[in-house]
Amino acid sequence: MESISQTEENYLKAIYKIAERAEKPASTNAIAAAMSTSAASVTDMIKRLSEKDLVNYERYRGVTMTKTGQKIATTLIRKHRLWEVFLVEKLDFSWDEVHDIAEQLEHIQSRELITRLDEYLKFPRFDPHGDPIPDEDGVFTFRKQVLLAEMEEAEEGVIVGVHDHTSDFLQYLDRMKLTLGTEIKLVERYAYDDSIKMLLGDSKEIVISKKVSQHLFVQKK
Amino acid sequence: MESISQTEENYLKAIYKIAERAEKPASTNAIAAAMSTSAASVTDMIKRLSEKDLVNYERYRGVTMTKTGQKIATTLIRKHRLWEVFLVEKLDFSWDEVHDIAEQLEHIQSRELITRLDEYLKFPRFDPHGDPIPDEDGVFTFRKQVLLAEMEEAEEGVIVGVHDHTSDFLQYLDRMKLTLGTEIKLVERYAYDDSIKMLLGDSKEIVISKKVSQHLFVQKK
DNA sequence: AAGTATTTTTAGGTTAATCTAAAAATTTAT
DNA sequence: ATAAATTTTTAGATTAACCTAAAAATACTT
Repeated sequence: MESISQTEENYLKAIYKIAERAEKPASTNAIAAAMSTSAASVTDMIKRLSEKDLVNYERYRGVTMTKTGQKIATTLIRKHRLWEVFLVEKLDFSWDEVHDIAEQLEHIQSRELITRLDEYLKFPRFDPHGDPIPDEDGVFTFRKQVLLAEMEEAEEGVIVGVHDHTSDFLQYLDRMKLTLGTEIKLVERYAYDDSIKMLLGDSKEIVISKKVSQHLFVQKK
Repeated sequence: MESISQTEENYLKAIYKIAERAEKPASTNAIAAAMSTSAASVTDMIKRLSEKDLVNYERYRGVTMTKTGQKIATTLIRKHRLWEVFLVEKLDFSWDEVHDIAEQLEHIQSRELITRLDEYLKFPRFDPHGDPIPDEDGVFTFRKQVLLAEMEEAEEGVIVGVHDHTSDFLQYLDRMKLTLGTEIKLVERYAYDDSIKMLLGDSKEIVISKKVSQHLFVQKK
């Protein structure tokens, strides 16, 4: 069994997120940006990962992931999100504080640990930000969701996720009581700036900006 | 704030354990043995730690710890032992399975995490092996305890700790029902091989070898 | 106190992961 | 389609953490 460093793991996760999202090879520059490093370092690392058959690499052509690489990446995402649930549910952290700690915890090596943690948390399917937690085989639960910005007037739904994980945004949502699980109804959209007036629960009315509406996922009723 | 690597942390912990136990400088060879590495590598590392004022070093004289180094070492021990409690109490691991995982978890960097974990676990003072958990200032709870081997016939006490952390020993104790908290009474010591007959609780009688008796800590009644 | 054994350090080298600067390949624009 | 701009790779260095082998210092023995 080949050993794999924490740095290599982080590259794999970054490549997975880029390549999977775009459904095409991840470019050297995109990886460099994601890892806050130089393109030269990325080329170096890609060669090493390719040696180990964790990615497919053709020079100047970008990188895709092998089955093995994908497995490692989804396991990392699984571990990260399970730990986030633990931190929020058990240790009472708020959703804007857990990312950096989970970023470290995801590298702890122990199959058994994750199995037991999952069980202890009662097999959660989504993390505190509403992102799906892949199962042991790397399969994500799919949920039919839209951006609040894409909804029509009078439509109703439940807030189920965020598309911006910065603490600024998350803290804003807390202050506005726009937490996950909140039922909403779109009252009116103002064409001038695409801001939206909506009903929270069945009493409170608030207005949010276009930007906010583009960062909230809603499951329609 | 100087950054400190995981490797450096492990050296500090090893040096702390050696120097503290012996109450004199840790020798290069002793550190090399503890870290399963060469004496040359230890000399290298010691110089680096000394540069950062984490240890006091005089060549050919061995190493002692500075206040800063001690703080780091006791914090590591605190984190290790708190995580062990978590693994056993919450995730239902047995006491012989937790060491390697805690060895990784102790390097997670977050003050807040440890504060909250401690609270979540209800501020335990001892880990699953009976070892004391230092407080935030690095102070260990002291407990008056003796080795079972040092007890006299007819004396009574409670098993409170182990002096051998190998899984072989811990599993043996499980099988013999010699777990922490068990009340015992020394019935007879056989001079021939220093094996001991003792009473477990108030019904079961068992005989243990000298070796076992030298690895069990007892708090006398 | 001299000689032997042990411990510790130095010297010199390796590997992973990084960097900057320059060269090469590819893409975009005229 | 050629030039200009961009992206990617190579070249060459650096640093942390390790190694082996040889030299130096200290400790043990008689």
